[in-house]
Amino acid sequence: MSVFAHHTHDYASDPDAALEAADQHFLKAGVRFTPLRRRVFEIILRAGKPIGAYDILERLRDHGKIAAPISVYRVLDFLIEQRFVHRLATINAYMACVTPEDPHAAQFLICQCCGSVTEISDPVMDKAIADGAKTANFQVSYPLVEIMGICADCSKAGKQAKGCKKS
Amino acid sequence: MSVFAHHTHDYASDPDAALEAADQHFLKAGVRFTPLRRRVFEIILRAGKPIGAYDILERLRDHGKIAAPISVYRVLDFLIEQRFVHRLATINAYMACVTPEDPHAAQFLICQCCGSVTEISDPVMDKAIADGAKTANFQVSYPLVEIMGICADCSKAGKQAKGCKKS
DNA sequence: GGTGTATAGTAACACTATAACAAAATATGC
DNA sequence: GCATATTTTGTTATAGTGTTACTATACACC
Ligand SMILES: [Zn+2]
Ligand SMILES: [Zn+2]
Ligand SMILES: [Zn+2]
Ligand SMILES: [Zn+2]
Repeated sequence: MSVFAHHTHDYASDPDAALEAADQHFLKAGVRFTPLRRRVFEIILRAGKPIGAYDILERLRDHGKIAAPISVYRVLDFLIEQRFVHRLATINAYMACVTPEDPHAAQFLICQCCGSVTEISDPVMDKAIADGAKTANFQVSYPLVEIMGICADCSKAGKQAKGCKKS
Repeated sequence: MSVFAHHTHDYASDPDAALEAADQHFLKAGVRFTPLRRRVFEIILRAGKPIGAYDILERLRDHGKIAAPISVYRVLDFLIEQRFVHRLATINAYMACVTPEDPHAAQFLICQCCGSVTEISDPVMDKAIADGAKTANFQVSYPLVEIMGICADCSKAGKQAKGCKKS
């Protein structure tokens, strides 16, 4: 058995369900899930992979909305704070959390070949970080783990030998 | 006893020694440690904390050198490849490695209060990441661990309550 | 309805990083 | 030494990422 948490509801793979779940969540929580916030979250969900802030901006504009970068960043801040979106510092991109309702530290496996990113939640890593920080008397607020490499698919296909075009 | 590797030669705290060690290393390795590369490395060492690419640029110019951003980034690429410098993706900054001669995966404790960064090398974290990746059939090329939080000094001083000005 | 707060719009700007090509410095083979 | 290939650096322009400051609007609360 894997050490990874497995999720029965992988919202990221079903944008409509994820959106509805978000609607319910914010309604219950008494937090305003405004049209702009909902639209940005939908764009991130439908992207299917990490998406950059300016790509989000572009897609907002495709839908007739006139928007500036700041609008996107403000919404991103909101969604990250609400734990519905993760930021990937390594590639300056944003992706939907697979289990937003469940507070968690996450780790990301970022494929340098196909650009896919897998979110995992490994308690062993969590504990290693917590212990390491404690030894240094360091008070953790956010542990960022982004593991660059080649995903199983690309490794199997031998794509990385052919030049690894990001798609 | 700590799980962390302890370094008898903490080069980062003695820029002159670190520079001389680098001279020796590159001479032995037959790699060109040009004046520009040496100067940039010295700037990073003397900064004492992580420094941005454009701050490096500015300090180069202070010393009469006319330089463009690309020059700095090229040297940074070189120094990172040679493992003498680490890049901190979270804060877009660069810092000298404390043990460049010893190939290692590193983790960074980044204080959001004072901006200090501590490089640690925790084999438990290394193993956790290696195991986690293996479970996912993910071939790791570079594991990035940047832990944001409050350092021991700031925590003790209670600075984080007062607003955490980065110095 | 009036008032305060949260959200979004508008415009300008700051910061981070790279591309393309030319020049100079260095290494290599003769 | 000298010609040649390679590496490093310079020059100029541009792409990509993120923020500041201020205004306007929408919403919550009384
Ligand atoms: Zn998540
Ligand atoms: Zn892949
Ligand atoms: Zn190091
Ligand atoms: Zn601190």
